[in-house]
Amino acid sequence: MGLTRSEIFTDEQNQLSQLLKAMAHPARIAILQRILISNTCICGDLVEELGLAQATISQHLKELKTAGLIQGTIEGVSVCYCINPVTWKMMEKQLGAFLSSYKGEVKCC
Amino acid sequence: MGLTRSEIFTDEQNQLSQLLKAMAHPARIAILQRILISNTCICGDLVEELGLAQATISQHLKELKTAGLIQGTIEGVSVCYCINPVTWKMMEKQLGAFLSSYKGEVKCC
DNA sequence: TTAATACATTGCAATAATACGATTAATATA
DNA sequence: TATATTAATCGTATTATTGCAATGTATTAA
Repeated sequence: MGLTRSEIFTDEQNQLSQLLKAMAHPARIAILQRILISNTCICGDLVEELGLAQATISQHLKELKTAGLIQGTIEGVSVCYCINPVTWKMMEKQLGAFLSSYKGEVKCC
Repeated sequence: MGLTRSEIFTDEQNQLSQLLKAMAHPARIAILQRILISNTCICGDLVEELGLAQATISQHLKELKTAGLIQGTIEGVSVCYCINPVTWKMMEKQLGAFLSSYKGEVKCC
């Protein structure tokens, strides 16, 4: 109780839900948007820009990284983050298929 | 502390994160998939099919309904659920724009 | 070497989410 | 009316998430 019963779902369902969960926070969406706009990378500008404590930003970055959505490399003193192309494209494909499987309203409910 | 600081994010970021959160659970993905496949509606078959308790399924349905992803109408003794076309299409558009804003790897990290 | 900078980690407190048994509410049928 | 059926709700235990101050770690600059 209180623990998601992953074992009764398919790998695909578990995987997709984890990717969604990684994105399901306004701060993490903001971080991703910032990375997407800058195209190249970013660092700790997020702390100033988002208005959250440094520890909190670092935690969100870690979650995005753990989910495989972003990757980061040390760049001197700072750390550079950017989108992980592989995971991103996979998610784009998987989510696209899921969302587009809805074929309009067929007179229901 | 322990409470998401929604006030520092944009309405769009908050809205998108809430839709994602509503989908970010394998059971709710399974429920949505089931509705998408059946196209028409469903009822409490989910309890048998998913292997979760009736109370749990009902709770997940409520979350999906609160998020606006599905809608339900009473059909005699049972309740019929189906996709909410308006929210679904809005999310499809908003998420699509978000995901496709990534323009391939530009030599980074 | 020392100090400063940039992040990551840890530890803690508050809140949210997950799951389910038990109960309730509403409708349909005998 | 009495009973079965279906689903929502309540109560509760357990686990996860969010946020931040404090601390740790590694790299750069003086």
